Amino acid sequence: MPDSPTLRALRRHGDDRLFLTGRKLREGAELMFFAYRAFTSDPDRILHERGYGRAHHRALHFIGRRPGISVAGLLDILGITKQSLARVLRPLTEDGLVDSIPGEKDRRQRLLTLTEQGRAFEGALAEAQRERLARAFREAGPEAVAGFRAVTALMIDGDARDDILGMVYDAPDATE
Amino acid sequence: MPDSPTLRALRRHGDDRLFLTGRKLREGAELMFFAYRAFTSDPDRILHERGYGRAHHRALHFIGRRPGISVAGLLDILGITKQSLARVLRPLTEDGLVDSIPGEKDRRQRLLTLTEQGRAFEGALAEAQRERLARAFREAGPEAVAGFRAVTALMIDGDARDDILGMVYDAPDATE
DNA sequence: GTTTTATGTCAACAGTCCTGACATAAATCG
DNA sequence: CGATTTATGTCAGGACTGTTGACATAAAAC
Repeated sequence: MPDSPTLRALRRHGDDRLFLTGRKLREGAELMFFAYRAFTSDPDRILHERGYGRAHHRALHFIGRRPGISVAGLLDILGITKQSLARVLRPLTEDGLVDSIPGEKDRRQRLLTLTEQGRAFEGALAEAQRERLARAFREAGPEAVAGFRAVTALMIDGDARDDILGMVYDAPDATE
Repeated sequence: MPDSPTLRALRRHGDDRLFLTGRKLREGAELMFFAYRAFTSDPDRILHERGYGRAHHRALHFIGRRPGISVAGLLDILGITKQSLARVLRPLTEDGLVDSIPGEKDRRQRLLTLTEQGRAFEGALAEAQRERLARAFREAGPEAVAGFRAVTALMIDGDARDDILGMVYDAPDATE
């Protein structure tokens, strides 16, 4: 009997046909919950010491990643209201971590950047988070990391996916 | 020149040696952020309609998963204070979604279960979340799912990992 | 019989998000 | 130029989730 594509696929994947069972999906959901909680725990500690919360981290992260981003641009990424962002941005600005300058073309815009101090703090937060991620990536290996990236990317809504992935992958990275 | 294991690995993995660069780690962190936001968005909508929040979902989920769990056991899993849990559990009990009976051995304990109505509601929430997860799993394929599971599991603290993974993988599953 | 344990509850506060309403300055349109 | 739209700010109020601290009760354990 010839080797059918189905047979070959089965041999290759083992019992992988079961990867869509209710059980696996429930396990996947629980892994998301526990992994995300662990993922945020390290920076959360540092933030709390300085009187900030997770929202401040997100703002610092995306401003650091896209220096000169407008308030509207940041709102778009974060998916929150301007009132919520304002409450986060005000202390960060007052504490000298974030700087805003009027746009050249459009002087209504406030283009946001991190100050030297802001870069240092954001770096410390990123470092804490990266250690955990690096450990997980290293121990899981490159193929697992590729799988992780594929699955997480596909979890994002189809509509927004291209925009988000474009931002995740295409922006400049000063560290390299 | 013979095909060295390294060469074969490189051909297979492409530039996978770079999977631990700062850039990849930052991308991984952003994927976690966006994926988790998407991951919670579907049940969040349903919960909001009924006047509940994400915390109610988590309680319903883990009670449904471990029927007869004690309050202390649930607190352990959720990692919150009893006051926080009480605020979530009270409306769920009043609304007839959660039932609690005194433990047989230890009558101080309140062993929590879902009522018929609670199971129905939890099922609806799970269904909404599972659809997204199933789509991502299906489109990414079994190998990617294995990688996703490995990476997320390894993100959990070493101390708590065994306990958590034991719970994620070993508990009974009524749906199968 | 005293102490510990499992749980409940009241109070106060912090952080993050929301909606609604109104204000200002700059760009843009007609 | 005047009217409108856009980018942003801000005040007010409310909801959800988490915290700490303090105190209460009933049952188990020593």
